[in-house]
Amino acid sequence: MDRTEIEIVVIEDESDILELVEYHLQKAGYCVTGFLSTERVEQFIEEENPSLMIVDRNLPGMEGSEFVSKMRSVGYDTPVIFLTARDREQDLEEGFLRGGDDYMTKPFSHKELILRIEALLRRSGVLTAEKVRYRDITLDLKRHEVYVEHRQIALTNLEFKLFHTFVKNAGQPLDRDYLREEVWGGESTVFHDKTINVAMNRLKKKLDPEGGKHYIEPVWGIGYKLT
Amino acid sequence: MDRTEIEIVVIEDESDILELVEYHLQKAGYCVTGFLSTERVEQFIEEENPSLMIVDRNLPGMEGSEFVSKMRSVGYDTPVIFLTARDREQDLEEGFLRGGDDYMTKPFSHKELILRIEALLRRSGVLTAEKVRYRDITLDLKRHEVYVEHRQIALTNLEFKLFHTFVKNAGQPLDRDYLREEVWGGESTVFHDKTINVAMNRLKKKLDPEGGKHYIEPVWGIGYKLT
DNA sequence: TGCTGCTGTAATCAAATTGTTATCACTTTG
DNA sequence: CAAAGTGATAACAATTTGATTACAGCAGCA
Repeated sequence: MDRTEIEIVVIEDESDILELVEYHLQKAGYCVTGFLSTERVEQFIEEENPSLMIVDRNLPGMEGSEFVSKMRSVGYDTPVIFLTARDREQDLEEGFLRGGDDYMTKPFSHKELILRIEALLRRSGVLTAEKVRYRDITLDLKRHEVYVEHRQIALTNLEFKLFHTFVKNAGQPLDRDYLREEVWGGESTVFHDKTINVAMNRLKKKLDPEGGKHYIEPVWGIGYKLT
Repeated sequence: MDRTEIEIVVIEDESDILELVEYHLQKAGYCVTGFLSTERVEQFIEEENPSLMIVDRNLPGMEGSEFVSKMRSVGYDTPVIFLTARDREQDLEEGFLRGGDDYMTKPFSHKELILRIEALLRRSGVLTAEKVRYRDITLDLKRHEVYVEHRQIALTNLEFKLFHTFVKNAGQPLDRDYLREEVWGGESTVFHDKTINVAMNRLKKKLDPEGGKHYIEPVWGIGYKLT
């Protein structure tokens, strides 16, 4: 993954610390935007949709965690790492309860900050794993290969995309409109009612020729779901 | 949110620490399974699909991070929090690079552990499930599943929508016109007087086959209500 | 060009859901 | 208590939806 496309916001009122953090993140390859207060940040988030935010707890005007809480309440789910000089358990609890994902106490190691950033980006889906496993099925996204019980099986491109969407939304019923949009793409002119049924049928038979595994089940009147 | 359905695995070779962690997590409401080594864990993961794992770095047989790395390489994406007695930056780096999501150094505050667990569960989408409950019934709106006394029961699409409207308006008598509009939709040409009665009958029987619960009661001359 | 494999379409079959009808039971009311 | 109105229940039929199969068009390729 090219990190220069990943936008990180840093909010920190001590300008020397801000510069230092910016420097280290830029050196790690990220695209960084720093703020000295929470002013204008909301506007920036709306426009740029950053992948992660690093927020000092002790900010002029508005407490960092208060800002995050407000942000969460209007629907932004951007991952947040809090920075703080304080180390009281009380503060830590407040930070997490208000929607923080991680918490670091100053002075901190920049290496550790980078590591925690990467872990959080991975978890929030910005950096993607190259293999995904579901029950006894393994999807190798890089190589475009599928293994059932460690035996490779051949899926067509369409079937692979289809199954991948199911794995990404395991347990959730996916309706036909969603699948059409997600797998076939919005433009796809050709389309008949039962096309998806047929595609699903083919996929299910390839994954489980004997028919005892029931990886994918129909949800009557909706679509299908990965059990 | 009901945490009793959330399965957490703890791998820790010092049995007193393991017990302590198990105790605190159980007290917080989670369903916990402890292991003294990584043996058998892989099998457990495949079968139970836990929501999170807490892994000691220093385990007999196999290093904790090595185990996680192996797990990741075959496609398991379960969130992991590492525990360690060591505090060398080297170890921390290794833990994150091998796929850990968070890292805590012993001795640690149990409160902080719980907070970090919750943050990670939130971020990995476990706590965001949209659930509605009423008495001992749980509606999982995302998964389109219904549980009565923690046992899943099968409702049809119509029954699900029907029951959902009742839960949304718990205690309030809903008349037949409202239900027709809300559940069947305004256009529905086909309609007979007693259709709703029959649908309600079928719903009630599925929710409460024995007939002792009286979730839904008729309101004479009006419609029905959730008691 | 002819072969091969992928994918959409159509037709048929099977199954689940839902509406209708008839009958019975219960509540309300005079 | 009787009568009317309303809800419950069971059986049946219609409708909707999913599975399966066969076929045809098409792209890629030797």
